[in-house]
Amino acid sequence: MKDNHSVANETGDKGFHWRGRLWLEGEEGTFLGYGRVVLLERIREFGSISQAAKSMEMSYKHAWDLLESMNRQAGCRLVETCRGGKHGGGATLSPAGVKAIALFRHYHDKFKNMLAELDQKMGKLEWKRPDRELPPA
Amino acid sequence: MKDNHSVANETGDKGFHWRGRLWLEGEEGTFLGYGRVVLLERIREFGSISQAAKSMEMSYKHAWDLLESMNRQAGCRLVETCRGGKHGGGATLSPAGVKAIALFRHYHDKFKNMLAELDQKMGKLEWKRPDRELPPA
DNA sequence: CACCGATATATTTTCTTAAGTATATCGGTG
DNA sequence: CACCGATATACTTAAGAAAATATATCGGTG
Repeated sequence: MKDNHSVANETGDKGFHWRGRLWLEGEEGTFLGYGRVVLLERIREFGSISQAAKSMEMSYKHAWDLLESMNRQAGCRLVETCRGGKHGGGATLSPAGVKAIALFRHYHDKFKNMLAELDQKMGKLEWKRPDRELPPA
Repeated sequence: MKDNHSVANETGDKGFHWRGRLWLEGEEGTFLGYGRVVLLERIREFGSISQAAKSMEMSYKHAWDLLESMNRQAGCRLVETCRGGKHGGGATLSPAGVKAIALFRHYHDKFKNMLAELDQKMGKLEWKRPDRELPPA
């Protein structure tokens, strides 16, 4: 199973466990999701969209499309880019981009904690085959 | 945007809102998710896999694949089927199927409540463009 | 015993989405 | 002023998932 940006609770046992996914939704669908925010974080780390995309094994085009979607919905640029120059160009986060990361991470952390609660409530393995729920009369 | 089985909080305003998705994961990926459980509920309602699939605008094959996946992971049948007979055949939930619905719905309700808390914490629209975060010196 | 409506299963087609490829552009630097 | 590495954008290709199609099977019923 590929990384689908879900949040898991690693309990170690072989049973089932709850997973979940969280995103902030706007007019055109997802505004901020896990993958988008990691992309922003990688851009902050590398100072480059192409390097960030490569580090996530994502095509530049896909990364650029995601950034466009975020910019449109935010109403401002989350990433400032420049072409040419010293290293051929580059990208840095705008204040809005920094804020977007902080916002999502804040709620995503809460989300992870909530999922952990779910797993605690369920215990190790709530699922058991009810083989003979009704004993034969 | 098509139904992606996510849970939303309808706040009425035009801003962003948190959405999420919850599923119970097993060895081969999803064991119980929203769509799968609705499928079980529809089978209980109609007494037929094909009718249930049609009511969800889902192909019979897709429904059948989902049921197979659930049966495999559960280690028992969630749906009892019969071919031929009075109405050509039919399907009913096994005790395990009934239990699966109850299990998922129980935690899914908790999940919905948790997402509502997230939205409450965020308020109407936490996202604002930090146009001039740093005033010009 | 042919018919019906459903399960069961394989095969093919379509659709969507992501990846891949190509190219133009920018602007410091040697 | 050619080169480089990055942004920016269009176009083509490939992969994966879902749908559509086809067919075999079952067993009670008229």
